[in-house]
Order: sequence, then structure tokens, then C-alpha cells
Amino acid sequence: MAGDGARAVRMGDIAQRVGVSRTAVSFVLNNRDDTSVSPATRARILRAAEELGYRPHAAARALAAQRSGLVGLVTEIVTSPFGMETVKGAQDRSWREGKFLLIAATEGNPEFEQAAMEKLLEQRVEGLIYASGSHREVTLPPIALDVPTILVHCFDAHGRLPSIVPDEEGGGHTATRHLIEAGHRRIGFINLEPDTAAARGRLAGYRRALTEAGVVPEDGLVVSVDSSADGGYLGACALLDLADRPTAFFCGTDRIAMGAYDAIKERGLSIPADVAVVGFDNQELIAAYLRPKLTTVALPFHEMGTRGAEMLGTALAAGQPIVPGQVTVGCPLVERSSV
Amino acid sequence: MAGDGARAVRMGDIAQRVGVSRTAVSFVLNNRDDTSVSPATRARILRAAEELGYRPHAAARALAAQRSGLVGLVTEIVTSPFGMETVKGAQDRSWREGKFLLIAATEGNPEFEQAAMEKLLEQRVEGLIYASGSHREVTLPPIALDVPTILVHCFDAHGRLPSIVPDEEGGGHTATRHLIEAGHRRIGFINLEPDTAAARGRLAGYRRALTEAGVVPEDGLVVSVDSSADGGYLGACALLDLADRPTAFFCGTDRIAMGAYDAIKERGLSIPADVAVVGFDNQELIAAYLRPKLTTVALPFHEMGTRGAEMLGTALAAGQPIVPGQVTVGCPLVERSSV
DNA sequence: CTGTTAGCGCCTTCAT
DNA sequence: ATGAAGGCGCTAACAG
Repeated sequence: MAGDGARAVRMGDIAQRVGVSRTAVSFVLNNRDDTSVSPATRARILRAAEELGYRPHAAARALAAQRSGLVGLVTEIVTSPFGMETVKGAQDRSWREGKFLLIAATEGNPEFEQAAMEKLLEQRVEGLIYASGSHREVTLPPIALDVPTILVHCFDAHGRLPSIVPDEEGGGHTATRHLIEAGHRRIGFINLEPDTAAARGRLAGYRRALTEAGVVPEDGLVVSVDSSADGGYLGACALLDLADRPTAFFCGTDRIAMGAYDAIKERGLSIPADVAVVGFDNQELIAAYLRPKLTTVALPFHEMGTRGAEMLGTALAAGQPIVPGQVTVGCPLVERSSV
Repeated sequence: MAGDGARAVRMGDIAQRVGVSRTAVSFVLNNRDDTSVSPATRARILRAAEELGYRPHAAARALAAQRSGLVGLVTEIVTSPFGMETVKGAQDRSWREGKFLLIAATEGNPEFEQAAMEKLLEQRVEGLIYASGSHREVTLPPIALDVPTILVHCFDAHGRLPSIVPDEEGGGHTATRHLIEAGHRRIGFINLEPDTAAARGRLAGYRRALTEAGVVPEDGLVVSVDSSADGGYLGACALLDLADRPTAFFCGTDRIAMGAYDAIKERGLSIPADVAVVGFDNQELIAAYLRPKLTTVALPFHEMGTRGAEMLGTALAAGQPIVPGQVTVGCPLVERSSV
């Protein structure tokens, strides 16, 4: 099962076979333009490399070049229902930049997080991406300052590290406005736990959209529940039992929407005819499988990952520091059948 | 933001500071027992390393030791609704073995898959884990034979590579038997696409459980649908409209169960009083949020990942070849409230 | 345009 | 019990 036995082929082997110096080989294999090798020998070198089955030795290259070509991603995201998309985005972008992404799944344990970063630094990653499962404030171990670091879906408590976060307020606005454009005026908002960046932003967006449309936000139409189907069910019940019930719900998360669906159907009401619903998060597993399929606002995980890797990449390529500050990326509407 | 400026501290620095040779430092830092350093200097070395903030250089070590300490995981799993748990399991185990797991997310594209493996081999990974999102037959590019490789959640078309798969048949048996023990005799089975290892195994388990309990399996109680909520809804409707309708459903996937819930509720029936339901897959996002919460059979992703890394690890530690063949790991019942 | 010469940071056999 | 010397595979100045 293992192809050892024969020693791996090195640059020297191909140099010898072609009858040139190792330098020449190195130059063409890394196709650098700052030196010249005759096209003829160049071709011979390439062919020899191919024939011999040459495979570069990353560690040797890293050691000599003082550049690992590695980028680290530390995240708790694996435990979270969200955001493998973030990892995917970061990986896509990194590969395109010729970097290899080292992923450390931390389970959110700070102790382990620190250990993971230490390991990553031993691999001499050139930069670090830290992605969290929920939009919140974080404080990284000081070791994170040893290398350019960017935060994704979270922000630095001390404001020192650059970060990329979703535009929650814009998302809330988009969702609400979509409902307004569908003709709704009484829009209930079943929000998630209020002490979060997500809840605050989405609420603000909801209010702004209403106000812009000339309808004054009523506190009575807003409830906060825990972000679960049960929470959504309860919240929807409360709003549905109002004398003048809303004709639409904006749900703070797709899970909440899942529960709201139950409450609505239980009353013999239909979606979207009697009550329209829009969610938030665009969790495929839920949104695309609810009946009817849920119209929702997407958290731009893939793009956040992409942007993170990209900003890191350009910073590394240029000089050093990432442009500091916080960049926010939009939350697009994903239309399905619940409005 | 970046801690360059001062050159990184090397073994030589600490050797010089303590007044010993680099060899001594190397020995204590790798705490090897095959050589001896006086406990006193040993302590001094350790302290100096600490004070200087020494950080081993993985690439240098890999180059000199001819051993990267890296293991590769290539998977399409990120796109799949399942199995980040597999990644987590493999990572946990690898770290405990002192190996670093390099993850390559391939999106299932074979071309990219090959490129990813090539990159992994350039990093000189000592072994490869290949994890698929669905239980199926795969054929890896020949390059996978260059290094010990193990398949997770899939099996080799040519039977050459060792693999780890879930016990689908056992899972189907467990689910059905659970229903039987709850007193059900007429159990409908809404299975997923029939041309899959999952569907075949689960069906076989269903039949065996029935037979063992003395009830003869009726083909009329088994339907196949696509693995979605819509499919589940349709399948459940068909079975529910039977003259002598089943009192329980075994659903081939949780998504199917999601749709079955709708069909059941739509008829004013209640779960589990009128109709009990058990799913398969244990997709947290669905199973734990359905109302009532879904009792289901779990695919042992975490354990499969763990076992994969473990088998690879012991193989690498010992001589070379992984013990060949296919190991199957059990699918445990996760009881919630739908039975 | 091509080759020579040093290392990169660490491990390891062999002498002391 | 400890240290000296050589090499892992590759890159990058600098000469030729």
C-alpha cells in the first residue's frame, strides 16, 4: 500500500539527468522570470521532472525560502450549526493564492484554542484567520499578535484586530422591506436573544424599514425568544393571538421560523396566503426543506471566508499589516415560497 | 500587528545560553530516553527554552527527521449536510497522536480531488483519510496508493483500500425493533433512493427485525422516495391513506421524517400517540428541533473519523500497512419524543 | 545565460 | 554522559 522502497526523486536527480545545475532546475520549476534558461533546456527539465515523477518537498522549500505557504484557520465553527461555508470560502481563496489552509477546530475551548494557535505557529503559518460560530466580541490569546490575524464573524474586544462581520442591520432591513413590498403593514418580529449583535442589528433594520415605509414600529409586535423551534412556536402563538394579528412574521432565525410554521399551521392558517414568513440565516437544512420553503436572509458565510483569506493574502503579498478596521458584508435575500 | 523584527529563537540560542551543545537541547526538548542529560542541565535547558520563547520549527524538524507529522484528510463532506463530525473526530484523534491534520475540502470534484491529494503529498503527509458524504463505492486516483490510505463512509471499488463504514443494516434493525418494543406491529417504512448502500442496508434491517418479532414484512408498507421533506410527505400520505394504516413510521432519513410529520399533522393525527416516528441520520438541526423532537438512529460520524485516524495512526506507528478489510461501526438509537 | 556556494533549523550517527 | 560533524531538499546570493 505504500510507495516507499525507492528514495523520492529530488531536484538533483533531474538536474543530473538533464545535465544542468540544480539552480537551473529550481528556476524553471518555480518558473521565475528574473533569470533565464534557454527554452530548450527548460523543456528538457520539465519533461525530466514529469518522467521521474518529481514531487516538490514542501518542508524543504519552506525551510530554504523562509516562507511556509501556510495559513491557519482556527474556528469553533465545526460545532456550530453554521458556517462550514466559511471554511470552504477561506480554503477556496487560499488555494487560489497558492497557500495551504491549515484548519484547527477548537470546539470553542479557549485553552485548546491557545494550544491550536501554538501548533499553527510551529508550522510557521504566515497568517491566521479566526472564525467564530456566532457574531460576537472575542478576545484572542496574545500569541495571535505574532502573525497577521483577521477575525471573521466576530470582532476584537480591544479593537486591535481587523475583522469581517455580516451586516445584520442591513439584513433586518432587507427582510422587513421585502415583506412591506409584498403589501404587509402589520409585521411581527420574533427576535432571538436580545443580548447579541445579531438581535440588535436585525431589530434596528426592522425598525428602519418600517419607518421608511411610513409605518410606526409597535413594540407590541416584537417578541424575543430563544433561538429554537420551541421559542419560535411560543413567540408566534403570542403574536397570532393578538386581537389584530400580524399578517407577516419576520423571524430572527430560521429555527424560530420553523416553530412559527407550526403555530401558524396549527391554527389552520396557511403560508403565505394568511401569514407570510421570512427567516434569517438561510440554513439550507431547514429553509430549503420546510413546507413551503422558507424565504430568508442569508448570512454570507462563504463570502466572509473568502474575504478573510483575500485580505490576509493581499496583506501578506504586499508588506505586512492588514488594513485595520471592520468590514461588513451584506446579507442577501434568498427568495423561496413563504412570502 | 506582526511580531517579526527579531529573528526567531533557535535551538542554538538556547544551547549557547545554557552553555551546552545543540544536541543536548534537542534531546531534552524531544525528551528522549535513549540518551542521558543530567537532570540539572535538563531543567536549565527547559527553563531557558521557556524564557527565550522557543518555538520549534516544524518544517526544519520534518526535513531533518524525514517525518512530517502530518496526516491528510480529503473530503467532500463540507458540502454535504453531514459529517463535519467526521472531520472533528479525525482531528481529535490525530492531535492526540501528535499529528497535525491537513484538511482538503474537495467539493466532490474528482479533478480537484486529485490536485488536493497531490498538494497533500507535497506536504509529505504520512497517511491519508478519505471521507465521503454519502455511503457509497468510490475509486480514488492511483496517487492515493503512494501512502497509507483509509476510506471513511465509503469503500474501494477495487477492494484494495481498507475502509470504515456504518452498520446500516444494524441501524435499520435497531430503529424497527425500537418501534416493535413500543408495541407496534404495522410499521411503515419510508425509505430513501433504493440504489444506495444506505437504503439496502436499512431495508434489510427493517425486514430482519420484523421477522424476528414474528411479523411478516409486507411490501405494501414500504415505499421509496427521494430523501427530502417533500418525499417524506408524499410517502407518508400514501401509507396514511391505506385502509389499514400503519401505527408507526420508520423513515429512511430525518429529512423524510420531517415531511412525514407534516402529513401526519395535516390529518389531525398526533405524534407519537396516533403515529410513532423514528428517523435515521440524527441530523441535529432537524431531529432536535422538530416538534415533537425526533427519535432517530445516528450515523456514527464522529466515531468513524476517530477510528479512521486511529487505525492510520497505529499503522504508521508500527510498520506500515493498515490492516486491510472493512470495519463497520454501529448506529446507535437516539431517543427523543416521537415514539 | 549558467553554475558555485552557502545556508535555512533541526536530527542523528559516531566519537569523546 | 556529552559534543562535533554531516546532511535532509531546497532557495538565493553572487560569480563566471
